[in-house]
Amino acid sequence: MRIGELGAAAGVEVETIRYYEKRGLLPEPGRGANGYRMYAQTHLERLAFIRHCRALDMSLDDIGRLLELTAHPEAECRDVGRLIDGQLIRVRERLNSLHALERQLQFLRARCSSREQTGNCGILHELIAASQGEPCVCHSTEEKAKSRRICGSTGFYCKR
Amino acid sequence: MRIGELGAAAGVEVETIRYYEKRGLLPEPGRGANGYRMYAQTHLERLAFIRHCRALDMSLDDIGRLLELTAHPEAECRDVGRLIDGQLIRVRERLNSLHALERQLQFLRARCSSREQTGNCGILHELIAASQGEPCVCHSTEEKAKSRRICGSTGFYCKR
DNA sequence: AAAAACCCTGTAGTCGCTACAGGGTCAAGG
DNA sequence: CCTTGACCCTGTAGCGACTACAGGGTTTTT
Repeated sequence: MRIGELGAAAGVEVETIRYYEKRGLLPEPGRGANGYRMYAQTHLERLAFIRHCRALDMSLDDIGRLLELTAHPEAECRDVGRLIDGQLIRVRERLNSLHALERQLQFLRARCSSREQTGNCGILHELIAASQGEPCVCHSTEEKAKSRRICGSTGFYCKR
Repeated sequence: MRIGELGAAAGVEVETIRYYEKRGLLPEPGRGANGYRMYAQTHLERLAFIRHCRALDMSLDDIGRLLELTAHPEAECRDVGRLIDGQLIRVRERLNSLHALERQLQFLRARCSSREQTGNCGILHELIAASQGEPCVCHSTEEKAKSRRICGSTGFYCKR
């Protein structure tokens, strides 16, 4: 089948399929006389595998590692387990930080009465006071110290 | 103070500071005769404000909107509240999806006994079976349908 | 004086996609 | 047969929030 059919079968964009091939996750398919990619059922299964792992929020690098392990039956199951464990740890860490963040935002949200102008806005007061070194309601001292090491919005794939 | 001092005072990389300036979040500072940026206390406060909002996982665009509101005391407090509300919604949505993901990974993790080789690995069996169209333990039918619309790892800043 | 640290602008890269640009191929309809 | 629209190709660029150079100038430390 052609790339559009593969994409439709797996619910994946054509560009994403080409991206995975470029990344080495999907093997290069054969080509027709017109240069079009011709995919087999095995490609669909590989793509489904990848998408399944992506649904588990695994990085493409980790998925590549899993695929390597699949290709080597003598490798230990524990290596697979390690990848899943790593992912679980990351998920839990992110859950913790998001729970804290939710609490912080709720505190902050409670400061706004909706009827005032920003000159009297409790939220902005809090944010501005915090930027001037005063304690703020949305961060405890410990959490405030931690927030100095912002990791950005990417969560799982923090570079450091 | 120079950019390195500002960065040290706020716990921010020099490149990030320049990035914020390029993004228009930080006002351009004056320059010395040598072309070096010379920052005032107000810059430090603005930077702290930005970092505080980043700690609340707000996007730079939203932070820019907040700064605009700060600059216009006649604007309504409810506009600020709206930004925080939007952020709260995003945090909660992300929490929900991560909880589901944690459950899925736990199910999957339970399949690995650690002593086997990947040829008999329960995790891989699950992932491979799922890629071949069989039901899997880590996704209920409903969740599996949803996972076809993978949003990627960026969570908050999903384009669609 | 030399070396190290700091600064500058501009560019490129990370992650996982997504969206073109420019051009070729195929199938359906007039 | 011709036209049109859908599909395909490769290559490049962009998103968000940074981070890391490259190449060169300035300041501080040894």
